[in-house]
Amino acid sequence: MYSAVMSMSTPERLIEATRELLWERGYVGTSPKAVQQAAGAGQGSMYHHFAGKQDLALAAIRRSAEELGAAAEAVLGGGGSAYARIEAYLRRERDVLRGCPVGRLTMDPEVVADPELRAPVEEVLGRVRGRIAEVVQEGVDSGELSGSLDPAEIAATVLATVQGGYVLARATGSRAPFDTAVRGLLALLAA
Amino acid sequence: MYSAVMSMSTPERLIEATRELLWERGYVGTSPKAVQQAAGAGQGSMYHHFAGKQDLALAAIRRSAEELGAAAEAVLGGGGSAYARIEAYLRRERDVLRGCPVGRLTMDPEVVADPELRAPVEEVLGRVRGRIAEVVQEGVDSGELSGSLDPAEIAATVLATVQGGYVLARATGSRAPFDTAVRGLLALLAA
DNA sequence: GTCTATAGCGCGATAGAC
DNA sequence: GTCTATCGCGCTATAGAC
Repeated sequence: MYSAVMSMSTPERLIEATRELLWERGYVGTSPKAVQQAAGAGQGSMYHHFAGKQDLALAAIRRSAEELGAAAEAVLGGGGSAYARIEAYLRRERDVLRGCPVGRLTMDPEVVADPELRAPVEEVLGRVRGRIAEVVQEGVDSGELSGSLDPAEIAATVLATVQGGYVLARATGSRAPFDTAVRGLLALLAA
Repeated sequence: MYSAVMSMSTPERLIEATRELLWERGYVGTSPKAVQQAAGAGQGSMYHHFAGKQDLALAAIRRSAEELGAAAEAVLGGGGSAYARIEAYLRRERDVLRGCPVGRLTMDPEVVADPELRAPVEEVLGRVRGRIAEVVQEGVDSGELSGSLDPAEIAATVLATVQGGYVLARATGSRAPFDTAVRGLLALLAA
């Protein structure tokens, strides 16, 4: 990881450093200076490649959203029954105590207030939600899941459980509540 | 509301202003100066009543946690069946697009890193979770809810759905996904 | 209890040398 | 493409007058 960072171009290192800091501290809590230090880049270098904090954050957010979408698609588009794919999505490896690198940004007033910054967040969460709904629909069609379920509703519940699981985990300093919430949801889906 | 603020003591106005700003902008994004302006108090006045930003935030967070616990207890300890009380909790009036004044703080690195600031957050979310579990247990005991459900798990799922619902709503700028997630969860519980 | 003054530092950004 | 210097401002806090 360190050697990988070393071999990156300056813009790449700036984007990766911004992603880390945005994840950890949010937009309001992330300063250009901190980004430069983490990336090992100078002031002038940063402002040469990016117009400013907002521009750099935009590149970082877009990449994190892309990565999240790909990770979700990898499990939701994988093999197995509908239930198995939803379970795989819920149980996929996550750095639970760090929170969701994308969902976290919704608590940032300056991200939500800026249409450009909010767009990738809204887009990817909407896309994942739609993708989960498709899988639920498949499960309903095949009789694997109850026909009384509304796929769009269940998809929102699944995504909300994950996003809320992060909150509960961070509140306690342990990932346990996340896993507990996931087990509860899976039990409800299996019934 | 305005006249209510006007008639408050200076410490009261400072705490209330801090609660609003913490809710809106988080701990990192809230400055003593902004608090003073919102409270109509001077610099010296604030530092006379409170030791600093952390001390003031502590008072504000404790009050918000207390208020959240009371609001939850009001519906969960009310009348009706177990399902009805959980539904009442899920559907209780919320300023969805503003997010949860308590849950929001878990995304703040300085709150999570400070045991004193995190304690009220952890305590109240744990208490509400326990209270929901009790209600689920009652539902299981009375046969109203499936006996295969683990009350602690379902409680975590219920709370996570609410906390995650805020995230989805803020991502889209609409409360609709929150309500959709809640409907999905209620459908699963009713099945 | 509240005020003003001041501190030392970091913010986000620009300018211009190299 | 990267550097250092500088800007104007806000941060969190302290000091001491009133």
